Formats: sequence, C-alpha cells, structure tokens
Amino acid sequence: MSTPIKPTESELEILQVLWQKNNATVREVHEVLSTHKESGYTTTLKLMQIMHDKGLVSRDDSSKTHVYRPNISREATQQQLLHKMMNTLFEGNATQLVMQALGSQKPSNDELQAIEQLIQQMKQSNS
Amino acid sequence: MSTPIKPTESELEILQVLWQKNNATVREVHEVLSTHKESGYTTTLKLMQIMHDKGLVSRDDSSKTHVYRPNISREATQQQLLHKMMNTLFEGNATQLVMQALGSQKPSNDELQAIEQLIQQMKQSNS
DNA sequence: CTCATAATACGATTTATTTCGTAAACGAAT
DNA sequence: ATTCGTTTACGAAATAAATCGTATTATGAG
Repeated sequence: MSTPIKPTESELEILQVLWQKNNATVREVHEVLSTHKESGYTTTLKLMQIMHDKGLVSRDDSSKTHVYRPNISREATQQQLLHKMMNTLFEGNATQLVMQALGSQKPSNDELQAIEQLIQQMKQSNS
Repeated sequence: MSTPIKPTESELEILQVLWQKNNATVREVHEVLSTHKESGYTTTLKLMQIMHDKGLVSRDDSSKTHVYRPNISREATQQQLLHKMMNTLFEGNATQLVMQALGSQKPSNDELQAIEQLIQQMKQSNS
C-alpha cells in the first residue's frame, strides 16, 4: 500500500459532508457541521486546508471561493476503517462484527433480505 | 448514559490484551504489544496508570507487581464504537456496514450459517 | 472608485495523546 | 545487610489535533 491515509475524527465529519454533496465550499460544509458542533468558521477552514495539504481533498481555487471535493472514496475509507476496527476490537472476526451490528440496529425485512442474498452468493463461491 | 468513556487508540490495544487474558500485569501486556510496537516498557506502564485513573481498568495492588483487569466489557465497547462508526461513516445504515464487512472478509460456511440463523430470528420478531 | 462583506492564509494557543527518563521502592539472593 | 533486577511513580518532553484571532485579499454594490 502506498499511503494508508488516516483521517482524524474531525476530518471524517467533513468528508461525510463532501461525500454527500459531492463537492462544497467551506461555508457549506461549516453550515452543516454547525448544526451539531460549536466550533467557528475558521476552524473548519483550517481543517479543510490541512486536508488539502494531506491530499485528502482536492479543490478548485479558480475563483475566490474555493470548491472542495473528496479525494478518497467513501467506500475505500469505510473498508480501511472497518478493517482496522475488526482487528483492534473483534480479533479479526468479521462474523462477530456483523452479528453485533445486526443485533444493535433493527434492519427492516427488505434489508435483511438483501443481506441474505449476499450470504447465499458467498456460500456458492465458498465451495 | 452516565459516562461514554472513549478509549484512545493505544488504550484499545491494551484493553484487547486484557480482554484476552482476563487480567495481566504491565509486563505481560507489554510483552504482547512489543511484538507489533516499538515503544518502551514505561510507556505501557504510564498508559495503564492513566487508564486506571480514568476507570477503564481496575487493579489489584496488594502485591508489588500490580495485576490489571478490564473495567469495561469488550461487548459494550464494540457496541459503542460500532455505533459511532455507523453514524460517521455509514450514515447510520447498519445494512451497508454489514455488507461491507461481509464483502471484504471471507467468512466460512459455518459462520455464514450462524449469521443466517440470526437473520431468520430477526425476521420473525420484525412481524 | 470606495467601501462593506465574505473569503483565504497562517501563526499561535490550547488540549489530547504518546513517549520516555529518572528516581524511589521492593524483594530475592548472596 | 548489601546488591541486583524488576517494578511503580511521576514529571516532562514530543507529537498530534483542534481551535481561534487577526491580517490580507478579492468582489460586488453603490
């Protein structure tokens, strides 16, 4: 692996917004964050600048107001952090993790159906 | 919730060892950690002392060599962090998380069976 | 053009986390 | 009792992360 970039907690919150909107200005991101956080605008700005330095996001600075977009995919990030969590908390046991996740939430029948389907496929490919 | 204790990264590594062995001395913990970490003995010691201050672990200090044991359960900790991850990375969607976890790892047929069984139960209780 | 507004840049502070050095305490073996 | 190896205690440095204050710059309205 080249560089296993590890977003911090705050960076993840920002990425979440960027993934959702696909791209956004600092103000837009800050607007969303401020509904559940109390930090100031320049804090968000600074964080996004740092993220840009790290290569976590790219930006279009052709106009005065810069537009940011995620530079790493949500899926890859999920994969990476899920994997780490599995190792540090579940002893590498995916099944245990899955069962905990299912147990705590209450997925709808449709969702359960989808998971079942995936399991069927995996059973096939396991033989 | 009374106190949503949030173990740090290093604290989790230590807890992992304690959960595994049920209880252990600083030396024992350090022995395990040093197979994949390069920090010194006193670092581990200090961390475990801090964890004790925070109430993350309890200890028997009746003899010179103190014996530590986890003060929070693995399950509760898994639950807490899984929940947070679900929110900050999966938009609260447990199904998505489960499918990612299943997709990345390759659970055995026996494990898949176990998950299926759980799903059946949940479908029951859903109606 | 000038001013007000909104944006960026960036240093500095604060807070959290990890790391280590050194000293003191203990206990077993000589 | 002295010494040696192991342990704890604890301050403090090093590193990382988050926060903010202030200066500067761009842009659009008047």
